[in-house]
Amino acid sequence: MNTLAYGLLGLVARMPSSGYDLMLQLQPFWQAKHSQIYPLLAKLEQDGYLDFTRVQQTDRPDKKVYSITEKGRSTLREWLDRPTSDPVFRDELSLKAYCLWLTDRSTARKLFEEREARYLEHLNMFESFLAELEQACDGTPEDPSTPNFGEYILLSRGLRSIREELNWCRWVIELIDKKA
Amino acid sequence: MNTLAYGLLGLVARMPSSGYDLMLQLQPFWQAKHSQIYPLLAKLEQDGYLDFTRVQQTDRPDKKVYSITEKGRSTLREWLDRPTSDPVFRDELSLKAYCLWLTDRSTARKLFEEREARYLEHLNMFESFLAELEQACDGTPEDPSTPNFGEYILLSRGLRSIREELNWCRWVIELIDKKA
DNA sequence: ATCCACATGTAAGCGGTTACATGATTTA
DNA sequence: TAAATCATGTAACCGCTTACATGTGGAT
Repeated sequence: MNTLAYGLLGLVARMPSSGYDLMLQLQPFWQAKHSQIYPLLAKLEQDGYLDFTRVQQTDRPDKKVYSITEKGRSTLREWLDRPTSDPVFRDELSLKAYCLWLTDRSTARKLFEEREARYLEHLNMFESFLAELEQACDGTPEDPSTPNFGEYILLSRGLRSIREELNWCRWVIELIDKKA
Repeated sequence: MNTLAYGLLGLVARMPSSGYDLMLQLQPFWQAKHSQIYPLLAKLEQDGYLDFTRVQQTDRPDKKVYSITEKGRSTLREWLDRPTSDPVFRDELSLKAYCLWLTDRSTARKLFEEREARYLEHLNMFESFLAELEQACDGTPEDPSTPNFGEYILLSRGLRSIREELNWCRWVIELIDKKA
């Protein structure tokens, strides 16, 4: 049982889903490819944490829809009480920042302009996710006993983070320009 | 040449350092253990990106001090011009957030209180790093053509990020309390 | 006497990415 | 007819972590 396994159990506990669906739901908060998810789901099913039923679709390929078992649900609850690992953050841009003095201003500037553009895309994505969520539950889901609360605070965190990163990029670009 | 390799070259380019020293310098921005760094430094030396000299110390064990070669420096400059990978962020707390509805308020609350405490430690660390840097160069190093600039903007980013994460934790705790 | 910081290495195993593989249906 | 989305899988490889291994010198 690694962290991704708990993550998958947690998503399935909210709503039975296919592997493909879980991959999409997980992407914004935990980057994992289908090649990692499918074998892990199979293992979780074999070990009795998940069930699945094969669902036939006419317009699309058939899919395996997983549901959580009682064993899975109690495993999740125990996990919540155990110590939480520190987050891992790795950004190539950080390492490049150390080398800015080796290059010219335009190269340096480009690094942060490109990152700014990337963050703007993410910002739009998260904002529409949040709008969707607020529409889905008539207002803001501020009740911690509902499944939507988790999604709500995570989207809020994502937005805060992206906005601050955008501010940082713009601040750096200004500094680069100031001395030009 | 993976990302960590460029990171090591970048640090050595600023100042010749030992593997142990590089590990410490790198920690705040790229988590890497000595078991990964030492073999990589040896490989970079074999491939001609780095040189090293054995430095004898009386009060401490001897060390290998690495310096960058011309080949290493030009490799770094080329790297700066190539596309930058997206950052990777993985936090077990995000996955636990999805499961808050499965547990009681006190368990939920504890998750964010513990994280808040962790961020406060980081905040102190980054603040003292920044104070050190400002002392080392008489004021704020806002000139992008100096090696200190990179460190300055990275520390600034770290502080922004930690402060925003702290705000988020407190906001979540308030929400949890509000409905209690 | 014990623990911590400094200092460098190797080996095993896990987690994650990239690539290989297949195939249906819809949209441009 | 080419590309994109949906859908599921395997295999090889790389990057990172954990554990094993060794040794010095200073502080408590």
